[in-house]
Amino acid sequence: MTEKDAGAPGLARLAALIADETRAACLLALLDGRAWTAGELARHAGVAASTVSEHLGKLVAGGLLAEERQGRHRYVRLADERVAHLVEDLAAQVAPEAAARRPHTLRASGAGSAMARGRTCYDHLAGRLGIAVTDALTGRGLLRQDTGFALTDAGLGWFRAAGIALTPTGRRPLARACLDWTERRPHLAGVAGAALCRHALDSGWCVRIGSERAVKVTPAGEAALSGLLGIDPVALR
DNA sequence: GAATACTTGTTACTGTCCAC
DNA sequence: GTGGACAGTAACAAGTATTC
Repeated sequence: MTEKDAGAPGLARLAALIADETRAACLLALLDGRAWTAGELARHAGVAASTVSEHLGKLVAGGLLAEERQGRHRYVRLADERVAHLVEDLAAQVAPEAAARRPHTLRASGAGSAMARGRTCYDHLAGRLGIAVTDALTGRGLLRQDTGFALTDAGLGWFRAAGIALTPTGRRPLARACLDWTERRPHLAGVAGAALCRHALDSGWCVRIGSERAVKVTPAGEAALSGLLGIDPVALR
């Protein structure tokens, strides 16, 4: 085995962990950044709780998930942001094939369009909403995309002025690009992306649609995003 | 507060499917 | 034929809610 191939066993183990429909369904569900119980994931994936429990054990052992026991409940979440980006990027690679498969029901079709309109990707905004915010920040010189995503001084000032605290956590970058699987373009992630998403939800700019990752921009959100970033409200509908 | 029923999650076991 | 992976059922444990 060459030095270049030294990581092959680890890559094979990682690929094997993800290469299962039930485990993939769990990982995609956990992309919303929240902690789920095994029972919730079982219902979501359409399999028995025992089956999900076994799969979760493997994902936790493989380092993809972190678990926290609270009483009789066992909550699992994605281990960190890198896992979220790995899953989101893989989903982006198969999006054309997924898009080719027409939804079977009106409800599924509606849910899909809602996800494309706006959703959370782990802990930041994605979909057309995420792209619109990213484009607006870039257009106003608040975000640079030429050598990877980076907030400009004006961008840092904009976050301060908007009352959005950028609290560094560990080695997580302040701003980074995350490939959007519906728009096929990068949107803002990292500390800034997470802070903006948290602020949008806390301030009522966006509300979650049901228990899914899809979010909807409220009239207050349209006014705020239009006033702060000049985003056309029509583009968010 | 104690007893009971219900809910949720885990483990052991088993069957099926598939690749080798 | 054999072994591995996946999924289902049954039994059990533990926590919560309800009733008295």
